[in-house]
Amino acid sequence: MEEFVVTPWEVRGKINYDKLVKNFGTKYIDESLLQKIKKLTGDLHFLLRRKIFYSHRDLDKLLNDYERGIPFYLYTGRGPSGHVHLGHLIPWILTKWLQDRFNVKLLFQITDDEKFLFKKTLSLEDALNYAYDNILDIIALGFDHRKTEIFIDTEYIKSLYKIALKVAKHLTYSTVKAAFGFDSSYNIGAIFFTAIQSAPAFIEYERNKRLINCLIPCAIDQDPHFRLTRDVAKVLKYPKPCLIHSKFFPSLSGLDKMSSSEEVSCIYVTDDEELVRKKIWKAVTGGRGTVKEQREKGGIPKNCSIFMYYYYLFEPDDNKLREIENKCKNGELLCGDCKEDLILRINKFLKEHRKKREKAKDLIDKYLVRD
RNA sequence: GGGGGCGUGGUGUAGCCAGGUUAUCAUGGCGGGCUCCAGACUCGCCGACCUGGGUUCGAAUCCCAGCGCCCCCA
Repeated sequence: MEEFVVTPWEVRGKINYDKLVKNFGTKYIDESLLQKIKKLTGDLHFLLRRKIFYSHRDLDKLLNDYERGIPFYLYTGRGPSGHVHLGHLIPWILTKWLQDRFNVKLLFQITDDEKFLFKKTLSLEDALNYAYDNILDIIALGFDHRKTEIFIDTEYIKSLYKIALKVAKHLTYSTVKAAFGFDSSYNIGAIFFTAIQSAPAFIEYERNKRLINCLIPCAIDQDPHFRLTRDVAKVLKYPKPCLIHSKFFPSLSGLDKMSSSEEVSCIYVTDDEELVRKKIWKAVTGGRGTVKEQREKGGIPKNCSIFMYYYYLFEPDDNKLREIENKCKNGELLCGDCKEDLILRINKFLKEHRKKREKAKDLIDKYLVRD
């Protein structure tokens, strides 16, 4: 079997999520933890119910603290190397839900510096342009502007730099090399960068000078950064940030091909209706060779990228999702029809998103903070 | 500052030393066949020699310069 790779800069192969929990040393979000969240929020978001967010660090501790009156804030981010696709929305959707349910502040870091340093062909100017482009998508998701600060690293560096320095002083090249797999050919900006990504995890504590926890919802590939962040937190006498990790949104070109930012294997929020139709129509399914065979044996939803789209985003209702799954398995639902239905749902979603995105252009100043 | 390596389709590469048809292979993209779709399979297509000089009948290949990237030493 092909080996899989998960780092903040590369995700490929057929990912074994259990192995990640083991190798990274994180914990599963188990039933008792889910019940605890439900107790505090009143319900559970489907991304939690369905174990799409499946792993964590110290979420239990953070919730216990919360019950005892110790507040927390949310911190997540985006590396602006291109347009936003549907997969990027997963952590942000849960982040919004958490913001709403817990009524907490959110820091949203846009790492244009990172993408500039790590993407060979990306200029700093282009990264900044994508930053502003991507911010519209973030705002479109409906975060509460009174409790949300979005910042672009190159425009907010003064506020981040002192903390980043404190972090950097306690990270050696060997540590960073081991955490990220760097070799001698990496530029020195890349080596330093993780310190910048650590800063927002401590910034609220620095500002308030009183105990406040930080919760970071992110895809699990970002965990190596925050492992280092947590390590230095001890030394710097900061609270360790807590994390919840999501799985990756499946690729349309096959579930074991996770090169998710290939043009045709994902849907960009900027894709028009025809392009969505074309991409979904080309997507890999769990269907059988012929109608006859499909009717007799049924499809295999767990191998189907289309079903995964329902599962991850486009059918929040568990009963309705189960209905789709059953109809597929018993041969009642054919892939063509299933695709048509999904195309309608995606295009409906994107149409709404585009409207909100347009409106977001007038709202940027309410969210964006600069030095 | 010194020494060395490298630059070929979107990506990864072969070819370079010993210059010579239409530049290799894989992956990707596009189109067709087969499929309810897609995949698999199958047929076809698309797409590259860093730049500028020089040598030569002829340069990806040899020489010079430039640009860019990388490694080692200081």
